[in-house]
Amino acid sequence: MPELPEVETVARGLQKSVAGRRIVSVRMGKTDFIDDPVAVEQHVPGRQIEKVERYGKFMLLRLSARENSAGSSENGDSEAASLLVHLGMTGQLAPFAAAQPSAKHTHVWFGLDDGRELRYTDPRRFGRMAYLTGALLAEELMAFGADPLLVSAEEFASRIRSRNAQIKALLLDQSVLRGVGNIYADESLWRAKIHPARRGTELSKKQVLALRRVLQDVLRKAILARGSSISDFLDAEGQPGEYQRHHRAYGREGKRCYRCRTAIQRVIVAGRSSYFCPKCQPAPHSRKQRKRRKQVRNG
DNA sequence: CTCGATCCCTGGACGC
DNA sequence: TGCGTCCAGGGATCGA
Repeated sequence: MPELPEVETVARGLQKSVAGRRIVSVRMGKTDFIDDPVAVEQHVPGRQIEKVERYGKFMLLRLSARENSAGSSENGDSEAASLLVHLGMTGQLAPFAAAQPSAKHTHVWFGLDDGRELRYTDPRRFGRMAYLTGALLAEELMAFGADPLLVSAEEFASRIRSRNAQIKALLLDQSVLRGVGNIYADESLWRAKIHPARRGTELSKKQVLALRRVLQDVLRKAILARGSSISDFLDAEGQPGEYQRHHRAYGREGKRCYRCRTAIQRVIVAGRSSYFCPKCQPAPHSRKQRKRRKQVRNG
């Protein structure tokens, strides 16, 4: 499940292995995950991959302007462009020797000027690929929230505490924070001792700042471990990550909490499996309970 | 604004 | 061994 650390790992790998190469050809199989496959076929060949970076859970392949292209001033080919790639659940983007047989479910082959092929493989096709330039690209990127590794304490607190939604939903919402998915949401909530169903508005400033701190710590450590591999994830060198060994909550239903030995529970919050420790991460009070407490307080 | 439901898709787990 | 069934999940979309 590629989230921020996994995508960062792939982007860094591709930056090393394919940045500077020119794409000379494009071949496609199934294209239902590509915004405009014809645009990719028509405008990508001839461009150099200048840089590979991460934006939330997207990879951004920054492409040079096209050289010596007839009519390039009219069709935008004299401008820089970007290929936006989302790995979805099972996407992989990695270079191979052209002679090597393609893995099953390979859907896009970018021929490179050194003879290799950059291949996109995705069994479930939950990923996304889009060719974008200028204003369209800017508009696309604008819709996303703050990068969790760069966001200031003030901005993080305001983005979370101004919303009444469940904290798990807020962490997963890419327009609030870009890059956090189910694994790192649960891992950071466990570390911050916050129940996934708590509301953004009910969290104290202190709790929210602690959440930001542990979220950043988890993400940084996961990047150092080259991400988490649960079932599918492989980086651009075909290697699995190691961070799954450090998970404290995610996937640990029925196993003991590392802090208090209580059995980790799984519940559905915001439509997603959510793993948490019922003792360390106390559930929010129901409406009924709040009312009862109020009555007791008022005698 | 917030939530749940539904759909997309395939492989893997499980039951018989 | 080979079915059928269910589930996983990021994100878009729609309706309540």
